[in-house]
Amino acid sequence: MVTNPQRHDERPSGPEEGDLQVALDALADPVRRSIIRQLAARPEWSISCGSFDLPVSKATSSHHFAVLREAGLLEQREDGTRRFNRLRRPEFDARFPGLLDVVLQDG
Amino acid sequence: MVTNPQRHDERPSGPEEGDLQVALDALADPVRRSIIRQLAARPEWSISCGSFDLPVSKATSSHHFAVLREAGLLEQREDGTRRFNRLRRPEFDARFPGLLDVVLQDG
DNA sequence: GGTATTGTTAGACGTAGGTCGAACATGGTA
DNA sequence: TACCATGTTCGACCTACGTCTAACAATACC
Repeated sequence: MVTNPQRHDERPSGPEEGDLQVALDALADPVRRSIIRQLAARPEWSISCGSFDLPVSKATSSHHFAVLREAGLLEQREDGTRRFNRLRRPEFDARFPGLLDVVLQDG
Repeated sequence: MVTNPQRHDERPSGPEEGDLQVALDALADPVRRSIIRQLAARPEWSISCGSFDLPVSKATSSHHFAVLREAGLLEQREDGTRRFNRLRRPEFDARFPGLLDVVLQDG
């Protein structure tokens, strides 16, 4: 793994600002790929973080959501105590054509 | 990173036997991506391991070549004390379409 | 106010893996 | 034979990061 020299904003930064290292690191984890696949299988903004089927604690989940956010793969919207999610598919595809497809087709 | 449940042969196994986890782990390292890019920029079987421009020791290089081999990205052929290399591009593209292109276009 | 739900943060822990030097193996060459 | 070039393997070290529990924050609901 690699120390990433790029800054990681809290705000969802566009994938156009993310680099390949960050993207690959994000996609190299099976839990995060599971999140992405569950996200792609449902309408946008339809799933809150807690309603994903994941084999880890909610603290670990929160960590993975943050990594996906910072890689430009995920956008979150707050609604009360919940955060609803959207896969930033077109933005990510524009930056790394074909990369997300590989992950989604493999699932 | 993830403990890979798949067996890793010494002989170059076809990418069709490799899984996505192994492929992404292999591509997530910058030294290995550098190897892949240098390989793609020259004719097949034209570069021996020692003639790559890499910022690591030869022991570390040997490790990275093994990882690429086991991920189905690299094929090696012995000639005397040297090992000449070939990027298994068509095989890997057939297994994971678009994945290698992302890495090569980014460089 | 009090409680429940949802998610983040802090701190600690364990492990996978990237790194190195040194030793070793093998084949070419003087 | 001796020597050199090329790669691998071994053992050790170190760091990044995935993981957890516990505590905290914020909102919803009674």
